[in-house]
Amino acid sequence: MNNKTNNLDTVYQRIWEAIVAHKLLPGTRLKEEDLSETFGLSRGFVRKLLLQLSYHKLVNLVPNSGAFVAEPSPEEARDIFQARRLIEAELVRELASKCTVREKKLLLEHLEREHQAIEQGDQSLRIRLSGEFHLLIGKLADKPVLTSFLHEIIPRSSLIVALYQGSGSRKGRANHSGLSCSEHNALLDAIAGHHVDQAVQLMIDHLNEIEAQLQLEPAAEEDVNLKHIFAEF
Amino acid sequence: MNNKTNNLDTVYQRIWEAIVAHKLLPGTRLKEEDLSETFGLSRGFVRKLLLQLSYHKLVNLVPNSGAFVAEPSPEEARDIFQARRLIEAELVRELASKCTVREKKLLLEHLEREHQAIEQGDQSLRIRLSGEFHLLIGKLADKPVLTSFLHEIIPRSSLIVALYQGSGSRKGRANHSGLSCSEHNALLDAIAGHHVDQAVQLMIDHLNEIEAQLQLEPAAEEDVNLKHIFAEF
DNA sequence: TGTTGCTTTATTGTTGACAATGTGGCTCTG
DNA sequence: CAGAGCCACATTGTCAACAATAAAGCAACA
Repeated sequence: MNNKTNNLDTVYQRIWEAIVAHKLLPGTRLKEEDLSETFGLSRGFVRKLLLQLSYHKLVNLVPNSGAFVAEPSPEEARDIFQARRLIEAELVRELASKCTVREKKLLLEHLEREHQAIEQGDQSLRIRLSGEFHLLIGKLADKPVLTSFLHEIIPRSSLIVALYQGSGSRKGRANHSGLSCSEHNALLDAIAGHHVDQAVQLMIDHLNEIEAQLQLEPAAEEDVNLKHIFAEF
Repeated sequence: MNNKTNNLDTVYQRIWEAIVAHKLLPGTRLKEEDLSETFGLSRGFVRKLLLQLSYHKLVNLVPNSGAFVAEPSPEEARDIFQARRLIEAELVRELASKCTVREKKLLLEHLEREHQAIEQGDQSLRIRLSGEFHLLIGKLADKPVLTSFLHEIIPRSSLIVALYQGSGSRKGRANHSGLSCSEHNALLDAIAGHHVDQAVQLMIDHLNEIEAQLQLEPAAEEDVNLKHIFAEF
């Protein structure tokens, strides 16, 4: 029970990272008391926390039953990426048409951190930073409503990427990290250069690229647990 | 303390209607105990309620101070309408390209109810139904993410419309009601007729029309209370 | 052996009492 | 009389015990 509400955000982020890093597999039950003991928070706080996580669709809150790590379906994944394309294209359009030197610098600094994360091989950090790059664009575009929407789906997006990037690491991972980052670079150039249409297109391509990397099979609708068991190997 | 969670939604809606109908003016403080007594709910439930309202930006939750009915600024209003245009254009595009007879019927039935509300002069109901028409389009378009975004901003939109439609009823209100409804009609025709581009354009025009009706002055940044006092007369 | 119903147990949901905090009024002083 | 500091009250925030519910285990029966 340290510094209250601040701590709440910290714990939120720790749980989020655990989910994205697949330390907490989808479907895992999150018991209130366990979390309470683990993080030294009262059950009341844990409750708030779970509520927030469920708002962001990272956990599934089943009444009288418990909280479970969400398992977004391929359909949800596609839906989310469609929404992202729509929203982020608009945000990039805004930002590209009015990007200042100061804003460019902020984006550059962020990219630098992304680059470091990749070099250090910190996959979890990389995913988070990659998401935050998009959020930064929203913030700088100064469109509070659209940006708040982004805040709602980007964590979900990260979960999806973690889920469907496939445990089969056949040529995927490392390449993808670099690819994503270099796409961010190109995006930054277009934005800073006020090449509006090009920036928009790059953003759309970038999101398409991420989605295309995912292994979104038609989703065998059968026993979901089986799928997870097989996914272990 | 009747039927628990169901009641929560009911109360939520009652408060929402009170806000939109200007029975609760922006800035009004909502005391937990008052609400608790008024609706026969425990303070815990009231707390949840206020949390939900604050998520939808209908009330402002100030820590250790209280909950206040939100007063969206003209900037927020514009931002929200921009977001609506972006999202609803997309939803209409989706729906118009795949609208079935059954879906057309649902929309028609809704319009009928809107029409009745206007005839009965029930302004509060009319605003709610008008919002719900847009939500229905989202639902039928079968785009969960974008539709959930709509759910978040349409109540806010309604508050804004109520706030800025101006107390001066000079030729506005009644006309506007009918106008909005007839625009909904035209929209429905285009959607049901699968005239995709036309439907999209009608939606954008419609939203522009609503925004244009608002009296969004540059917002005298001075003492906000004064503005409200003057608005009383 | 498999299934149904019951009992126990583990977990979530709710409430009321208590603690923390902010606000307004009062007094005292310059 | 104006202003600062203090005190009391009103209100929100937190917690811990209790109630309600669902899951798990068990036993009896087919």
